[in-house]
Amino acid sequence: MTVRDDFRQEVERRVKEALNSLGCDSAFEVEAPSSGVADLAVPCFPLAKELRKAPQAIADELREMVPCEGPICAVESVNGYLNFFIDQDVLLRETLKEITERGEDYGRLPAKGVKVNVEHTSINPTGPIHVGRARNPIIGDTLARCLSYRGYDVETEYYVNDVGKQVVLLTWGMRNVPASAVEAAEADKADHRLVHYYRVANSMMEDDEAVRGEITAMLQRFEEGDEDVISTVREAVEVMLGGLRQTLDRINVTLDRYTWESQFIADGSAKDVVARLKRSPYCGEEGGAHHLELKEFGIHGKNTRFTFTRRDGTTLYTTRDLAYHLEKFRRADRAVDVLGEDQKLGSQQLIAALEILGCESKPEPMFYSFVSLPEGKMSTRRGTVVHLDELVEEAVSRAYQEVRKRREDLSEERMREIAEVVGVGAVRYNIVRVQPEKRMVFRWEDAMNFDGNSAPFLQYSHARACSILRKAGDFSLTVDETLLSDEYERRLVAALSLFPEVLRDCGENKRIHMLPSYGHELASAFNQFYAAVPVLSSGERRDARLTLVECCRIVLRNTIETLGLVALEEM
RNA sequence: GGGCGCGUGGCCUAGCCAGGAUAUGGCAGCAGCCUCCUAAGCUGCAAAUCAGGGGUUCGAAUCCCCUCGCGCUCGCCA
Repeated sequence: MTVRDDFRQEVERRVKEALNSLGCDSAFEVEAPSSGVADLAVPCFPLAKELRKAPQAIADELREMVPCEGPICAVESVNGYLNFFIDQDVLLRETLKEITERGEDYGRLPAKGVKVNVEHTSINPTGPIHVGRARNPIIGDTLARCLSYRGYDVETEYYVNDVGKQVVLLTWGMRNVPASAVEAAEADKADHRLVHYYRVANSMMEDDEAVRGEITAMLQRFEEGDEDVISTVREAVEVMLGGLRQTLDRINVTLDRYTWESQFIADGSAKDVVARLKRSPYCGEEGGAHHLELKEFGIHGKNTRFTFTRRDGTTLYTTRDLAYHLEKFRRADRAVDVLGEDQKLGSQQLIAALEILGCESKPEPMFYSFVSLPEGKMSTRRGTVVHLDELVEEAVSRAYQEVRKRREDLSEERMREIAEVVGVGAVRYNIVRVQPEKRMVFRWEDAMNFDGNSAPFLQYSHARACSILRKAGDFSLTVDETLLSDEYERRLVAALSLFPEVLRDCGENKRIHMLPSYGHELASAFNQFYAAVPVLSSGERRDARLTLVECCRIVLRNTIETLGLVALEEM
């Protein structure tokens, strides 16, 4: 229980008591005014009718009845609002004590014993990751970090699509496309190299009937469970995936588990799902193909059918996805799926079908809109794609120029290290800072932003704090509110105390875009403090101020790391 | 056509779920600040019919309805 939670409870309790003694037991709101006129406020307008008094009169009356005790240090009545102020001394003492004692665990909750699986990325392994889909790993990884902080036992997972025409085509291409037909096949990264085979195979299939025949035959053998074909496809996908993993590693995203779609064909569980669904009263059949009629499950549109077998009885992607989710729920209490907005209907159908199967858990989908270019959608065919590798490379080289400009004193190696972390950070930050469901248009100048609301801003503030502490040498941790009376210091403490509740919002409500926002607010408060208040030359206040700087360093680092970025000690 | 989502200063964005007091920040622009702890910073100025209309309410960016614009979707693809 933080001081802020305590404060809110106290306000609720006191107002309730006061209203009861006036013979009123209606509910009331406690809000945090955005304008900063108070720490918490109770609007008295809704009470006017029942108490038959003007809101201002009610606020005046309540003000006299509510004592200033504990964390409440002042109560005011303004414009029909009852305004409450938190005791700054208590806030400062408790917050700094908590941070210095808990360090990197400040804001972290004890283990809840709840397993949460976060499935993200799961990009079709037919080519490199492009920025249109780059939100997926970044959102998923950030959410996983937030959930861990909240005490969940988190496992991240990539569901690898190694079934179907696309991957068969890739595999065929790798074996049959002559090297001479492939431009730049010597690209060193597997995904960039292999995508050429995939593209050439695609056009060969379109133009050549014989090729089309070969692919169809291969696909058929795959469906029949031909082990040779299945393992060949899987090998091809493994190679491609190696390239994707390099990209993910570079942006600090690692997945705990890779689950292969073919598994659900091999172990018979997809067939099992088919058998169970066929017994459902919602099941229908047309020409041998089976479907569920989902009109009653809130599915709208022309076609409310969810087909789960083909005419020939083979399973579909969605059937395998059902088997996959049933399996996931055997090993996790909750399953979060980070999905592109094109999966909305599919996800709704999946949830309905799981209900029909009697599954008691529901996956929690989290959708993001695709990133597009100013001239429209990214398209591999039109060649209008920006790859994530390209974006990161560009950001890192921009960052390198910036470090070089400012820090001639650093070694070449150190400059490279800093540039890497700053460039990658800028890319991740610019993607998480906006609400996932909001559409993003990719512009190099925005993606390369190193000023203001950006990762380097947070990293820079952290480096500044580290620099002060480095120069200070030894000091004794001093939490003393009488030595930190400046308004900049108070604002900074207020920002520090917000961290736990911001994480709560990010984790429990999956509103991860609030974390960059908070980071910026905190770093900004620190930079203002830095500009206005001397630390190293502040006489008797020195230890207290160094303690405050130390607390900032800790919370900035916690924020930066929860965002999946690296907190630099110099830059 | 149906469903879902989005529309906030020139540009990007928070607030919308749980309606409240002068709408949050950033970029770009303009004017300042390095004899002091990193100027990737700080200070100030300027800039918004919260897409449009109607409704509910003491009160609407926020809730409801309609309209417009944009995105996604409506496969025996994955």
